Amino acid sequence: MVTDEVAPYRIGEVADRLGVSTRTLRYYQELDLLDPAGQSSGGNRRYSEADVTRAMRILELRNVMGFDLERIGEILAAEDRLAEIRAEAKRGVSVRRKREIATEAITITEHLRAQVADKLAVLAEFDADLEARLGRLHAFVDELDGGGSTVADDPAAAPA
Amino acid sequence: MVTDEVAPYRIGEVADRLGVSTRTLRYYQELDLLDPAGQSSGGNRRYSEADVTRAMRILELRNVMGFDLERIGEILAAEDRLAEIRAEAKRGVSVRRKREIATEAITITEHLRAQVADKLAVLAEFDADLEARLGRLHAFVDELDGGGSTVADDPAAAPA
DNA sequence: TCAGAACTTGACGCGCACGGAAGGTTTTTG
DNA sequence: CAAAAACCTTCCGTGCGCGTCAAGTTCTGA
Repeated sequence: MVTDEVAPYRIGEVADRLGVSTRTLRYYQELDLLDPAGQSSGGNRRYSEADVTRAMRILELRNVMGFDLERIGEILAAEDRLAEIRAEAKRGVSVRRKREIATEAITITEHLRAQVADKLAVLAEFDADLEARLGRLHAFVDELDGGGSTVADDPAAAPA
Repeated sequence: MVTDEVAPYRIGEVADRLGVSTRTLRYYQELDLLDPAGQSSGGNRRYSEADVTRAMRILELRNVMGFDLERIGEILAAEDRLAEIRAEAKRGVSVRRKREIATEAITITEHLRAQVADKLAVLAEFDADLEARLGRLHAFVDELDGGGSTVADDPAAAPA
């Protein structure tokens, strides 16, 4: 299946674009996270644009959410099943089955979103803390510059 | 140095409180990230409230920001130097030196905050994406419930 | 006081997410 | 039509962040 038309990218190009190694892309394939859409007549991997998007998705889940590759696989698998029933909507898939899968996708997505919300909250708090720290630090250096002998200090918070 | 008064917590208590193993706490000590404030007469570790706070800080930087322990060490080290000059502010530390260290702390903190801002932005985008997905999914199941034979579908986005 | 729970210092082991070399094939390029 | 660059599979190696004994010591509670 020489699918060069729809899968134009070589593994090295994709790796460069995403800032990862070719080894990483092959590893993701081993774990069934990313199966290149095609291959050359000689057997070289050929990635489609959708593959690249999927790889970016994987890296985002890894870098931003800090998930391990197994969890990422679960998330992607749910989305894949959803996409499947969409593609096969025309054919005989019972409405009951569709609803089951869609409901499963909703559950997983909501769960995921809750985790994102958690992370957002913690990060916002962290950011506020850093901002406060910076305020104190700037006040400290202002103090040093202005009141030469005025020993009124209060840089980063005390013990706690 | 039996510092039980100011360092009342045993390693097991701290570990339980933070949801980590005692091994983890000892490991952080190996890496000079967390040195318990005191010890019992027999040599057992005794952690102060400040130690616990510091441990929580480490875990936050690990879990939320995904930093490795070396980077966390750098961040904490900068804050420690800052705290030192604050403690020794009364004694002879040149204003120039103070300003140097405070400026270094500002640089590091600002850098850290920029990374937090980055993460916040990416997470917000991710959240919006998930929200949109959920909207489509709900519309999909509504479609299934309502229009029994109405095959108008459009669940999760198409190819990309 | 004394059993048993909690702690100590070593040291080796392990899972994850790749890194990297070997030895060969495919693809590109001058 | 080479020669070089990129790719292939296979396999063992590695670094981080601990997990897990082992063998002894310290601490707590009855």
